[in-house]
Amino acid sequence: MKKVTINDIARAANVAKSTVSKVMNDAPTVSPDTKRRVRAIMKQMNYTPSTIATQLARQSSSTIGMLVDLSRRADFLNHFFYTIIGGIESVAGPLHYELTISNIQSSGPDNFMNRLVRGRKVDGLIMEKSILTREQVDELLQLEFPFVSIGRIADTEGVSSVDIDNALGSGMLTDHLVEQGCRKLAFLGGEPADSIFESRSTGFHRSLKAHGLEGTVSCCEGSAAEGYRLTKELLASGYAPDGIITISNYVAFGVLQALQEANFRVPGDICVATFDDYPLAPYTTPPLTCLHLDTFELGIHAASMLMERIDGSVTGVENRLLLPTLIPRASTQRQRLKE
Amino acid sequence: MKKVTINDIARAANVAKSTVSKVMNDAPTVSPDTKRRVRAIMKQMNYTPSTIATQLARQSSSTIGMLVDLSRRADFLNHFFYTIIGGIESVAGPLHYELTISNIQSSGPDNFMNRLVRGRKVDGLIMEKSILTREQVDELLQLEFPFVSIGRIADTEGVSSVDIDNALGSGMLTDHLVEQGCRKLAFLGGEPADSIFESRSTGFHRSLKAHGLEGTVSCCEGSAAEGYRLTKELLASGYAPDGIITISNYVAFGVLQALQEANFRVPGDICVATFDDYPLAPYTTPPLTCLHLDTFELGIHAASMLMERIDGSVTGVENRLLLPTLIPRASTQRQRLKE
DNA sequence: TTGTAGGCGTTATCAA
DNA sequence: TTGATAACGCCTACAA
Repeated sequence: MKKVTINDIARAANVAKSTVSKVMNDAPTVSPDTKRRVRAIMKQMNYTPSTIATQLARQSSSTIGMLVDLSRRADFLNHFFYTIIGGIESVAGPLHYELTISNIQSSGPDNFMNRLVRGRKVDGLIMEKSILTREQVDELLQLEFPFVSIGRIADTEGVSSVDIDNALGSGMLTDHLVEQGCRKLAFLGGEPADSIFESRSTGFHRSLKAHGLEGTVSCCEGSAAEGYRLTKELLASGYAPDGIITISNYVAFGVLQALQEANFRVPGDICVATFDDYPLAPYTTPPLTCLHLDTFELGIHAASMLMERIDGSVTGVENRLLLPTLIPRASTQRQRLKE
Repeated sequence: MKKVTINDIARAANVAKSTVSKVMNDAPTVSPDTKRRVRAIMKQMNYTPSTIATQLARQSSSTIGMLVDLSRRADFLNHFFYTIIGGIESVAGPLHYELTISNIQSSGPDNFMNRLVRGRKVDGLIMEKSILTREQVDELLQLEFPFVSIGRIADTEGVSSVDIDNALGSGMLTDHLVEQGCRKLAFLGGEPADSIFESRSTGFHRSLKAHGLEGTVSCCEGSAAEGYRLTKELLASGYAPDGIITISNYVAFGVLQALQEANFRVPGDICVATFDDYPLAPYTTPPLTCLHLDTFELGIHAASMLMERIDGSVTGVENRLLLPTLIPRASTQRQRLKE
């Protein structure tokens, strides 16, 4: 790994290094002839400019950071991490921006706020809504450092964000169940403190009211075991819903299992629909009606909003909401689909 | 975002900037007194050194890159991306190394080889085995650029790698089924060209031979639909195995469904066990016996091997294999477990 | 123990 | 159209 620098090229081409620099940036003030000559030599000497030196000189890192909390193994976003990264890269990459992943866990003086933000290692930040403390949000805001949150940060003015329209999603699921003839609904899953649960259950209630129907909401961890337990409880309690909406595929899975054991027919007796569309959803018994959330799109919006803020073309606060898509499958299919 | 530099601190503290630099690096040749004074001023002025300037001066980027092919949505590793990243970060982070994710898709002169490697944007690289072309591998090797592959690169000398011991894993699954009384096995799933399939099926055959048993191998895409189809075919063909090993949870899921429809009891008539342990595995009917692959550990090894090569403490080629763990569940539980 | 000066590899500003 | 020369912000001999 011997390093060829701009000086070597300049010497070899018999020009000043400033000229070489201009050639690299395709400046119009360089004669086509020298351009050709210098380029030939660069190729021949296998030269590539040092990214770091360029960044120092340009006073820009050309990289954006994604903050994660690696200690949280069960976050909603983990499952979609790869897809979101893909979305981000699809807009940052073509703009020649690098993406660095950083764990907020590391504390002490070497935390992300110093290393990335104050140390100007990145030009902007994307993170999941619940990762930052209130103080960190305020600090970023006060530094006027560009960042975009995935998921809306509660009680915080001034933070731009992208999120799935969860309330609307609940409405879509509810409407769908009602269309299929359900009249007594239950919403299962979600932690009361989680804002995702909050917006989804709010949307559920709002939609129920619009239909003039009743329904219950039961919280639990987003696991199959909990979905199973809660369903058993629900049935034992005597409240017999004819439609169930779950907060995740895992919960839905537990629900299906419990219903099957209790000899309820799905969708005959009870319809089941859920948020998220995991690869297994089409293969449960019966196949699960899902609300697809486009997380790639989430990454795209997060990144493009961030880039706008980095290049200064947009400054205001913006909170985008993305529309989910209903994917009807057999678990709610009481009437034939019109084709 | 006004920037405080080392010069500002030097001026404010009335010392030379070299002294400030020494203070930052806690050099022993600075009096405790000035150290205190300079540090106080740094704190007060809210100073953080520029990562980029430091990198230029130190001639080291202090970052490692992870190469991915974002266009491949269905890779084995995607599902474990977050976990692997976690493993990598857990060793690179404490060493004050950053991690940047880079998409190889972007081609042209601005590809990763120039940007990251020749441009010295990263000190080392980690990637999945099938991402690089033969030429790229050779180029990295020839540049003596440190990199570690996740999964062994076939036909390539000189590349260090970490991988799950897939052949051994097949043996573990086979042994387990045989212990449970199975005598006629089938291995389902895997693409013939994929090296993961190759090592797994090889291990399967080897283990069968050791037991003096017979068995079949059928390839297919790693989806539930294919597992379902293949199982139906297998049963229709008249070959009735009493034990099935699948290459992924998805395939296993399809298998279970097909067996259920055909009125085979699991594990009574046929046992089913699979590679990988997805969150849903304990909730299939019956719960699925799995071979757990520790992908966090995979990240840890990849990163620590890379760091050794970056700091020069290790130079040779090394191919580590990690041991999988069998997680017995009801799908293979014919006899009571001895506790 | 501290300061001076040069270097890391670019970009950018003027003159020439 | 080109070339000196000074940033960019830090590190590191070497000198004081």
